[in-house]
Amino acid sequence: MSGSAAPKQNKRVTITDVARHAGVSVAAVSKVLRNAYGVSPGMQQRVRASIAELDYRPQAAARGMRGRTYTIGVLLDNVRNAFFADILDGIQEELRTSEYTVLIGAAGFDPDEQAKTIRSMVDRQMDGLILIAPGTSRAKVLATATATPTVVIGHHDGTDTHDSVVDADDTGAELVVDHLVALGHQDIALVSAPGTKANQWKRTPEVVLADGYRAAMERHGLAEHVRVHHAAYSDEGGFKAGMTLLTAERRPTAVMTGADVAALGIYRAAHELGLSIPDDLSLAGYNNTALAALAPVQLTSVDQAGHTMGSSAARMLIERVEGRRDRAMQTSMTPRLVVRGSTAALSGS
Amino acid sequence: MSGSAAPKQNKRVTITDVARHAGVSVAAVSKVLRNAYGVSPGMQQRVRASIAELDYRPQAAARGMRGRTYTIGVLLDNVRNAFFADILDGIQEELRTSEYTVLIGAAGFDPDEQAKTIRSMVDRQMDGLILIAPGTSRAKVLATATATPTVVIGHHDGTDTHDSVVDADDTGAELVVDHLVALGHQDIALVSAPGTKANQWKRTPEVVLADGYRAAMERHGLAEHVRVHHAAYSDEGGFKAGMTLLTAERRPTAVMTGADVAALGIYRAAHELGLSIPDDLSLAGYNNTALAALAPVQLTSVDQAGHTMGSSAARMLIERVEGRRDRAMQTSMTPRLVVRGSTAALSGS
DNA sequence: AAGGCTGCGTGTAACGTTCTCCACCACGAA
DNA sequence: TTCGTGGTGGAGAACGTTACACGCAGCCTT
Repeated sequence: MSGSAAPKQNKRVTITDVARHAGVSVAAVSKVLRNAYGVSPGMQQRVRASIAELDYRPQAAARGMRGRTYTIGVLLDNVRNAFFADILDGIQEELRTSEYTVLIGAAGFDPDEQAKTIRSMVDRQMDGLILIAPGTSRAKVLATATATPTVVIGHHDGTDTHDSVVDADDTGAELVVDHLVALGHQDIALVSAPGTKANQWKRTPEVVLADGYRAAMERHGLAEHVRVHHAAYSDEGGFKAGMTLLTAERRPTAVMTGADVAALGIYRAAHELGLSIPDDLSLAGYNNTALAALAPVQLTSVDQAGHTMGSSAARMLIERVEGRRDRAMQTSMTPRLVVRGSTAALSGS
Repeated sequence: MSGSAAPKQNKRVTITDVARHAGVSVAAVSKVLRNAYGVSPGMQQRVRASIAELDYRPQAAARGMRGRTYTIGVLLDNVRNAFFADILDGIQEELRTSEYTVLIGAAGFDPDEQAKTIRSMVDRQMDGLILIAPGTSRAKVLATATATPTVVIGHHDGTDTHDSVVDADDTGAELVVDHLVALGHQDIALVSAPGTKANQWKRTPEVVLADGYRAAMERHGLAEHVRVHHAAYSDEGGFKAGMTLLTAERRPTAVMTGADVAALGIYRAAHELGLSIPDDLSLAGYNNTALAALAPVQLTSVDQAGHTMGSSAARMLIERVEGRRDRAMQTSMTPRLVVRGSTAALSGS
């Protein structure tokens, strides 16, 4: 009556239960679990059978005390950014068939909040971290990266402490400038994110983008037309930038931005000022998010291959976590221009 | 030379180090950490000082073995859904000042994948779970909810096993129908998500929405105009639905959808068919996401107060986690209509 | 003054894994 | 026979934290 093996208590099945059920030692089960060396095929089979029968799943907290937790943390500032969703998809897909679980921390834009989230992930013994354009100070990121394998996406600052995945944002800017120049534009303004404060990152995507823009403009002999306006990457930020630029004495004939969402704010500003796109103003976004492709929008944009960036980051991270690589590496993606209806040839005059 | 207290090893600071530094027992430190009963103010102060000085942070994995892990898991299918972002913001804000960390699992639409993610969260000993419109079978959700405090957002199916937060989707549908009828429309079609398969949820948001739509139509004596078209909540799904509906023999004068993104697909279909919005077709979305407010879009939609839903869910969950409530509860939000340019009075004829 | 509270601090056994040794066995070579 | 030797399985000590149980004051009641 009481000898039944039925685990009807609401306690979880543990490795001990599996060992007892299979008639082997706990150590043996552990070995099978981690497919470690020194396990005979027979043992394998017996243990796996018991695991399946008891529906056993290892408890990550306990594993974390001695070994891995099989958890990868992804830090991002804002779930609303559709480009990040592409990256996430890439990460997930790469890791889907593995035994790792991806958990996302959405920390917001506040550097302190982000730092707190990173700490939380480290405290939870995560095996590796993917930080998407972190706003946390570079020093803090380097500090955590020495203890936990880390991949930084976005920032171009090189280091031998963590891996990096970046987009060639300078090339992206050039693509847009070349496209606009080919359409006859000369007065081309850039709207990009405000220079980040004192967080020590020197080569953020915005900075690299602006550099590429300047270089391209100079190459076309348009150095005196260079105009960089800083604005938050949001509808409101774009709107304000648009109102300023489009009511300026010398109104640009084309505006490129570092993010699609900001371009839509500019779109709104243009609309409000009675300017039509693309007749009175050519407008280009960045990231080629779903926004850009929407029917009523049709925004020319630059595709960053977020999916590929994500899967690369995940692959690189796992290499480090599993110790298959011991040196830092950096991957760079080539952007691609996607022309839609928001850019057009400069009308005479 | 070796007596220095400097923890220069790359080992983490543990509770033992803190205890030694403060000259108290490990148990005392633990009590302070959990602000448990039986600690004098002097002890508090000493321990806190040591914690600060050593920059000690408890290791969640170890905590998880005996007590809480101070982690809340949020399951969602798709980060791209802007409505979910609102919910997330609400959750984060509610928990920001607490000691809990929110980790998100983006599992995709596959029920199996979602189930796997839920299991992962349970394996990681998370203290509580918030499931946003889970596609996993009801039985599985109920099973995990018996062991881990859980809040389900979206599904109206009542239960005493987990808490629920829902929007009064039927009311939302009524708001839209009333609005459209007031504008003179009679032939109003609904585009909503396909009935979920055999996952046992009876009162999903789509079902409740459709019921509300039917009830409102009947109330207005428009029963014979009821038309429910099923389509995936995506641009493509909306587009296909739009092509079907708008080329049908009896073309509706107004279409309402269960998601903004689907409405935009219909927008594209209308555009392609040479129909103008709102002159030839009134169009209403749902969720009042950022998409709806975009300048070129101006979509009439229904606001679900996602932020409030998120914060409510978080508050309810913490009550359960901390044992301050032992009975299930259900919270219902009242939706609000947001009229924009995509709906207009029916032109004569 | 004895007894009983109450408040505070500590010792220590768990918790479920991993991983380093160590023991055992069978087999082949000397 | 004796001695490696390579392949398998197991014992048991961690890992960092919680929480139970206990001990010891000091104080209030009678």
